[in-house]
Amino acid sequence: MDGKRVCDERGEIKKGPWKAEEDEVLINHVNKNGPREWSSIRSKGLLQRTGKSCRLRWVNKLRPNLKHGVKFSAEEERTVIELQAQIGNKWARIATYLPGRTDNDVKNFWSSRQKRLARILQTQTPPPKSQKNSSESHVLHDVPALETPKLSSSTEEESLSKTQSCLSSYIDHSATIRMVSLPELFNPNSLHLLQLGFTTTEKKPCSDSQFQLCFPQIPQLQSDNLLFLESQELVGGLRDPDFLDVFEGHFNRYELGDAQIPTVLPSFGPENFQNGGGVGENGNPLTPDSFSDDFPMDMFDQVEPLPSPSEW
DNA sequence: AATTCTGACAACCGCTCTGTG
DNA sequence: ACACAGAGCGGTTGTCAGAAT
Repeated sequence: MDGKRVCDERGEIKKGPWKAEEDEVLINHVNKNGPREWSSIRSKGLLQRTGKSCRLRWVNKLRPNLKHGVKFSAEEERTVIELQAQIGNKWARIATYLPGRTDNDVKNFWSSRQKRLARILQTQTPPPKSQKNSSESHVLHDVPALETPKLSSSTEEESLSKTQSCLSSYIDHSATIRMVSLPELFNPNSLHLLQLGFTTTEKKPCSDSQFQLCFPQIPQLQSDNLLFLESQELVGGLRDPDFLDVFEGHFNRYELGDAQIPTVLPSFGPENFQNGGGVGENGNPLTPDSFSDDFPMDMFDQVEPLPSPSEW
């Protein structure tokens, strides 16, 4: 493909995929001038590309030490998930914590992930509300079984399995807590809620100084992070009596019996993985990294509480 | 084998931010 | 204080290869 061509008052602007020759010109420019003066590339007649396009090409593709064709590792995924929960869709910022990754990489990763999750959840279409009595408690074993969800990969299958152990874990810790349902967490139209706290973060993102407080260390899971949930409008959703709809398939599938979903999620820190939360194949307690693939893992990711407004 | 679906990636667009005169 | 240009960012769309049907 030769790329689309668009005219402006100064001549043609080339768009579309870059050719090797163009890359070479761009690299030469950067070698001479550094990664700046992008507009001069065109004004000097070196390339028929906008400065913007040149910069993007350099940043996303030609810059040294980029990880091309390397899938995100579990650790990178975890980092993205946690940072996204902390600071929202600040891809460029998040990318600075992932050597060799660009903001575009992170953004694409997140977007793919969201699409995948949405698709998984869409297979969990809840039964019409009329089929159940919304006033009664959502005791899981009473819920009619749904079709086994169609999974697009064995990885997702594994993830759901991991979710089951995950859920079992905190269910064990919450026997006396009032039952709520969780459909919003799995509603494809409310995917932001999967990110437990994103919305608030986005409404009031950390300032630079706060960011420095939060990072560069990736926050560790903390038991009191659940308070964060309480601060969200999400809580409204959690208290919605229809909350379990989409969960039902999973619970039935994994025979969670009388389990109830707590209003307040218990700690998911390492200690809980040891105490009934599951132990990895090697005998080590399961950590968030053990849940590296796909959505179930971050469903319960703990996020560092944002500073209270008074601390801002 | 053909078609459809999906994920990964590349690139563009519009907007905002920042520096400069 | 203001206008302007360049740089940067985030959202979105298009393309393509591989997997699934």
